[in-house]
Amino acid sequence: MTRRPPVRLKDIAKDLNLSVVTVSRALQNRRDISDETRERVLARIRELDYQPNFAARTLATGRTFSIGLVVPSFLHPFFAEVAKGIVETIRPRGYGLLIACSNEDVELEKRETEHLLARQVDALILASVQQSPEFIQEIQSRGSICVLIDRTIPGLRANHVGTDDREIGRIATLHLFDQGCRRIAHIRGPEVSTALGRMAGYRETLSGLGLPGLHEMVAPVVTGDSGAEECGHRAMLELLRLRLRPDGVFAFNDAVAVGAMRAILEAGLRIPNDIAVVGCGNGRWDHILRVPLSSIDQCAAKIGELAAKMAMKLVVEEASPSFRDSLVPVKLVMRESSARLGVVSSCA
Amino acid sequence: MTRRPPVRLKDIAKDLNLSVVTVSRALQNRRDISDETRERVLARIRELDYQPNFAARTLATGRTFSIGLVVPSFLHPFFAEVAKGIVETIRPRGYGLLIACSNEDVELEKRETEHLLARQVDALILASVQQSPEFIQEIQSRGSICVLIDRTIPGLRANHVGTDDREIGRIATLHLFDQGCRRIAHIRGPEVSTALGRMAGYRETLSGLGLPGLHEMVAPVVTGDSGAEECGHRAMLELLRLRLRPDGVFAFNDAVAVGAMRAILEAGLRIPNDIAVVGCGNGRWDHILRVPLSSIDQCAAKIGELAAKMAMKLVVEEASPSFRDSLVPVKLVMRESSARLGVVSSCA
DNA sequence: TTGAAAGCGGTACCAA
DNA sequence: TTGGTACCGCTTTCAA
Repeated sequence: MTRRPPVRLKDIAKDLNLSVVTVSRALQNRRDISDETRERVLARIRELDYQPNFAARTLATGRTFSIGLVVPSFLHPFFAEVAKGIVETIRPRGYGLLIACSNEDVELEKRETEHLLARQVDALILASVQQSPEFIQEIQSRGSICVLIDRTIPGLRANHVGTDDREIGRIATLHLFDQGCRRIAHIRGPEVSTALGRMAGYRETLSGLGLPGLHEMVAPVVTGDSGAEECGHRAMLELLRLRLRPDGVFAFNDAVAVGAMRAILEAGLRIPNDIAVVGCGNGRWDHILRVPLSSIDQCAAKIGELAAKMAMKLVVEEASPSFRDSLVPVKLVMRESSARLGVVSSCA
Repeated sequence: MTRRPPVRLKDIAKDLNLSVVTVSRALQNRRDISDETRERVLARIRELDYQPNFAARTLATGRTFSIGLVVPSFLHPFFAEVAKGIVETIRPRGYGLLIACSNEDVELEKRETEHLLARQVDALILASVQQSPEFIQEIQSRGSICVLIDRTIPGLRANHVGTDDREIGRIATLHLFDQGCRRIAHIRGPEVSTALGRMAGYRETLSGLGLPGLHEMVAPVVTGDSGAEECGHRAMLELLRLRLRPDGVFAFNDAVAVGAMRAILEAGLRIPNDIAVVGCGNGRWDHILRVPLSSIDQCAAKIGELAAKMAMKLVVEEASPSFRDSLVPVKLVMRESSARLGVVSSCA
């Protein structure tokens, strides 16, 4: 337990009869130093396994080489995958990731974000649940770098990386149509950009196909980690009560789809023959569900990767003239829950 | 975008005609300062929404008020839940969480751990995949505080928080027995403490019941995020080839159990009537699988909570005389996959 | 009860 | 190409 004190620049300098400044230069690979000196320094640094002191560096430069991430939930696989994408992108470049959870709570999100900012993260990646733009605008106006992922916020101009939600709605709806469904329902999510986008894509496609605009079921806003499935179940029960029940359902996300499938099976109906189901998210368990669930893959890791790259670029670029937005393409993963024609094209 | 510089102690001091020292004292709630002064300072601090500079504080005190977590995978729900437990425990006390991922790779784990240490985290929480004790010992000998979770490492004395794996094996096996199974098989996991413990509990219980020691299937060491299910599938196929096939299977974890169930169903057998199945982990999807899976809940969030508390206590206590070990109790969540008697006692 | 001064371990500016 | 020096913002020690 001899807590031997860590090596400092000063030690190396003394060691090599150089000044601290010179050693620092060698470390930063700057060119205003002779090759010979640089080599000597680097060699010694490797020998001693020197680790720079992040706190000191931060104090001097204002940079922490860390990025902060705030998500509504850790348990949701989407955000876990996003985190993975971020970490794998930033770690090779020496950045670290500080994480925080808002539990879908607007005020908690603010507090957690402020905390990360107090820790001087170089950039923030937020899967924000704010309803109004003020908070993020406040952060932006302070000059903090911030990239929104997943949802956008009405009335807010901001850097953003997300999925093309309209496209999700389109793909899902069109797929159900292709599988022979003609009464396609949608179980929508809460009043947030992603859910609204998916619904827009659904409506757009329906009217494009000249299909009847089916009564849309509104699943109450989902908070926390559970509840979504229950909402899906309730919504589906309502759909089943329609005079002419749907023969296809596009659900806001997988959890909702799972609840809907349960309702369908409980009603003694068959999936996909009586009612086909498509979800969104392509969770890791979708393929071993009671009925393997067709789903739109949001490529969450890719979102994390792009958000991280955008964040790091913004850090380096100092002032950015305008906001950036980047949409990650999605893909349908077809499984049994929508295979009415007996053909499963893809089986991830 | 006027990046107005953050408020510093100095500003508050000047403001109030005090010295920086006094302001600092007020902030730390020390008693060598008059109540009046303290109040004045605190009031101003609230007004200006002062945020202490973590880097400066770290440089001065050596503490970062952050904890580092290294896990083999973010996508595994177990670790996501552990992370949640940690964050919820440390955040109210002002700590932050830095996360890193080893991808089940021994060398990567070392690098990531060193990186967190270079960032001077006050403590490490490691779900380590090290096979030998050297690396962790090295860290300990440097005086770094570290708490292992989940697996232990043979030959290593260390602080640890985990589940009672023997108990898991016992509960699962006994449960299958209670459900009328008499030829109970086990699909074991890789050569790590958790898997070995579960197998030990299984064997112990079998012999206690005077049941035949059934051939144990060895699922190859699982690496990465996928593969476990495939292993479970293969192992089950072998079990099905036995002259007398099992009527109950306890699988190392849920993913393995899912693969096993697939093999059983593909063979045209019924679950649980022909073969009952119990997994471990109680994943969030277990209840909506093709056959809802009985599983031993490891209470991952609790593990995170206890590990975090242990870590923070060790930080405060400075030198700790001995290592601590804490086992979180587990519980069986019974579902259809093992309900041979038609009674489902619990239905989470 | 208060404050001056000396760090903590780097980086940046300017002079040599 | 090098090094001296002055910070960065906070805490700690010691003296007033």
